[in-house]
Amino acid sequence: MNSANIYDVAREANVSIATVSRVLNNNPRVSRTTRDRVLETLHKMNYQPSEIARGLVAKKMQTVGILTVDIRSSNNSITAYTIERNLSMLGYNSMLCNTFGNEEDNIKYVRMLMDKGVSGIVCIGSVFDRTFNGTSLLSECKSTPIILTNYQVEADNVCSVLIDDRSAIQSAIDHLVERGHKDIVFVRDMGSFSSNQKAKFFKNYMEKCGLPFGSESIFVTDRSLSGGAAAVDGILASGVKFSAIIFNDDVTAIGGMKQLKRLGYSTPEDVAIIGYNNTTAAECCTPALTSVDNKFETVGNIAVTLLRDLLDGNNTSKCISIVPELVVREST
Amino acid sequence: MNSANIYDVAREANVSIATVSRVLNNNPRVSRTTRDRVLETLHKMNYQPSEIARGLVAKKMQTVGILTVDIRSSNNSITAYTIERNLSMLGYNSMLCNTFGNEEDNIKYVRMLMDKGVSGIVCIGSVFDRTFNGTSLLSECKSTPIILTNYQVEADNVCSVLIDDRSAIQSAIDHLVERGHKDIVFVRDMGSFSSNQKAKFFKNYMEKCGLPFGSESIFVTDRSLSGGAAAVDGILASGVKFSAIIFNDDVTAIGGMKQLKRLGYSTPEDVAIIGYNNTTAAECCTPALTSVDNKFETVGNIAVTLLRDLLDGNNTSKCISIVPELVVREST
DNA sequence: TTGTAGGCGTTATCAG
DNA sequence: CTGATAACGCCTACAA
Repeated sequence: MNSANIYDVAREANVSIATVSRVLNNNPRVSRTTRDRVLETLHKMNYQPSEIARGLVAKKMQTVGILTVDIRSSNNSITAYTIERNLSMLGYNSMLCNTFGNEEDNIKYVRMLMDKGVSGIVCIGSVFDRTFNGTSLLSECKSTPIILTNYQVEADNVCSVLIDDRSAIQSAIDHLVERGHKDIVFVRDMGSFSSNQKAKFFKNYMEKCGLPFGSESIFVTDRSLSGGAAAVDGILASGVKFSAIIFNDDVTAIGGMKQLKRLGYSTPEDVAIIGYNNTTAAECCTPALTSVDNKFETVGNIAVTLLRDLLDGNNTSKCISIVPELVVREST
Repeated sequence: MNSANIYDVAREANVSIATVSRVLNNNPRVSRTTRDRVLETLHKMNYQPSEIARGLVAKKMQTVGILTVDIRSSNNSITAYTIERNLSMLGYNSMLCNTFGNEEDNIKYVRMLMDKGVSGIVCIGSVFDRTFNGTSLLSECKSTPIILTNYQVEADNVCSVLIDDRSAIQSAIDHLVERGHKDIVFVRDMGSFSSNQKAKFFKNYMEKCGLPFGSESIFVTDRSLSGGAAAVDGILASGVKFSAIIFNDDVTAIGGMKQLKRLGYSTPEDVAIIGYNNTTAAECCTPALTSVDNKFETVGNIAVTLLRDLLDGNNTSKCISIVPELVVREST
């Protein structure tokens, strides 16, 4: 667009590039009249500084990498949206990276980001689940600020914003108990870090409350409508006694609910259902789904706050925890 | 991470930086032995070239801007995902920008992107709907490749990938006619370019088919569950005869369907419903929603193909059209 | 085949 | 207060 550089402006305004640079950077050591003249020239020529050249000097650019497994899942897109909007107001652009969840891509992306001189990196969701050994990422960027959501790592340049899954699971169980349930089953998906966590918390709290818990109280399935249906089939086949199911994901929950209906069970009368993430789908299904709201906007906002502190060199909490909220609808 | 620069490598390998640069850029004018030695040093020192410095020389970086109103809507996140994945394989990083749909932010973002030397810009969805006067964006980037989806502009550096809304509307109407309907109403939202288009195509095709069409055949409402419900209320209040409704959006359609059910109408027996965008919600609601699949993966893939052609200076089609597909489920 | 030197557009350190 | 000038890390004629 703009081919005018600082030399052109300097020539036009009859000053040196140093003076132009000072004006650009609000350096007070410029006389009033000179400043005004330069400012006018700047405006007249529609000058825009090259962020690339600035980056070369600063050894980094006003950009931040956003790493996420898949922006198509609404959890991630909500968080990414919030982060991007906040960062853009601070003058940063966000580089979106869909890592696809494999270590190879993680490394590739982190390398690309570092080469391009990002000022920081935010990881949304469990980007590094199983593969992150705590060094692969950090070795690439010893001193680049990193914000992790849903994960934790010990390092000076790393902060975390965690979602309190324990609290979420507890309020889900509490809510069901209030509704008179005690035979509760948890349906999780394979492999993800947070799914592991939730399963653990589920077991602990069920036992703590003196509710029945056995090896068949937790089922594993895919995150999908068909996964939910399969889970319900599995639960029924197992013969375990149950009157409520907590799913790790809304769509899976809806799949389960639909399958129950197909088999003649009604929700919430015969089986109560709780989903997770409070997505649009939870409001769209019938009956509308009670679901755990993970407050992703809050996660995004806090992530940017932490990142800014790290960038500014401020002292900052290494870890902030967010308490999810159970949104009660018709399925419980 | 890596502080080794091309000078360090040159020193270590006992060559000049020019030679190192040649090796890095696969310039054949380097002897076999020298190349090997440099390569080894490169590897040993774990050297990564600074993309910023490269950018300063090239006057642009290996980045592409992705402009979209809001990445949280699944249309956009699917398209953005596809584009990002494709571009990353070509060595480009994607800068995500949520424009929020207002001209001010559009300009701000385009300026930021240009300042940072993006190689191209992709606009997802109707980013420039009403506000884009055809110059505001282009004036900022006369020679930067731009890909528009769902919009068209005459300029050498601009290509479009359009979704054939006419065809989509026609297949929706055809499908309903096949099912025995003739009193069909269209529910649109305010303001968006594509919503305008669809309304126009709806009118045209209804008239062409000799189906009843009047001023009350098109209703305007918000894109939301409550918007859908309000639309249904409005339609009923208007007294217009109808047995089928086409909505411009899945969630709105579901809101309408739920409202109909509340009022004692059943779908598809009393009123058939068609949604738009074939989102997850369409599969989750009951009855599952017949919906127009806009093939956003295809849109993303083609966008990148066009962009690459533009970047490489190849001749390329100025405009490619995608034909959506009606996915029939239980609501019709 | 290899090296030298200038340039990309800024910022920042010195002198004046 | 202002102006040369040297970085920043890389690419690329032009020389050798």
